[in-house]
Amino acid sequence: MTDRSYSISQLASEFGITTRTIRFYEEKGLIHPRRQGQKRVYSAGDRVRIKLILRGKRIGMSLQESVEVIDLYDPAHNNRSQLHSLIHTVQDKRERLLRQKRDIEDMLAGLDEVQALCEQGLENAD
Amino acid sequence: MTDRSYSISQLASEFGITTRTIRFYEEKGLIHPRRQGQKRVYSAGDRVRIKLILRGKRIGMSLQESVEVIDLYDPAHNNRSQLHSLIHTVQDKRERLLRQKRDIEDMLAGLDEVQALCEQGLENAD
DNA sequence: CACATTGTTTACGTTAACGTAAACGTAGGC
DNA sequence: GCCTACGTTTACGTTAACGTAAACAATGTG
Repeated sequence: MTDRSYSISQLASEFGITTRTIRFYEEKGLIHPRRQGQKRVYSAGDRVRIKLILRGKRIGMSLQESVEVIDLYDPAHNNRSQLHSLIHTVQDKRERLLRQKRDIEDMLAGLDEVQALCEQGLENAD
Repeated sequence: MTDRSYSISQLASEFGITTRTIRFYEEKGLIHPRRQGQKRVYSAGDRVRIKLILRGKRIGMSLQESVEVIDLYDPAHNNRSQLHSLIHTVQDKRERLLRQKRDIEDMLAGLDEVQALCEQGLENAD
């Protein structure tokens, strides 16, 4: 079920990006699809990585920063020697995300006001 | 109280950006400080604009998009002829912000898991 | 007065994240 | 056998958002 595989154009159309973008991500070392002949074949894991990269992008992360976050899940990084620095990294990310969340909530509150003024304006126009 | 004025370097250091950045924003028409002689003098309003631009940047907005949002508050845009399109714009912004908020919450949940694993790892090491 | 600080304009340089295009391979269908 | 769809590599182009540097003005301080 989770061992499905995808072509490059399948993923491109699913995520609304171009094949160029996907190859670019590979060129940057963000994903490592296997090959059948010379064609790229993407696993379910590759697909999730792309999905997470795009999620990172939506909230203003650079590609590098996105993979940094994604790789936090990678057990390879979880050797004891680096557990403390890992926790520190997680804390940093968390703080930044929380500020972003506050920023978004502030902006949403602002939009609420604008909308209220708009609707008030429409009532008066009636 | 709100009629204070600021020099370019004051604002730069307050916001942790360079004077070059502030001049660049002016060059792009994002702010319009007045002049005393040839020196730029920033009002409290200018200062808020910069603050809001930076808030937009933090959540991944382009400079243009930030001012677009900021200018929603501008009464000049609130003429009846455009009230409907204004409401539509507000709705678009809101939806995107809500998705960003979900993205952030998802990512925070992920970080929670990672942190839990870390702490578990540390306990076992003790 | 020298000089350090803070400001100015003008202009070329840089990085990230792709876009665009050329030139070609391969597999399936008529 | 040719076309079409889908894939490949290589490489130059583009845009946003500044950085960096040069060359100069204004202003206060020892």
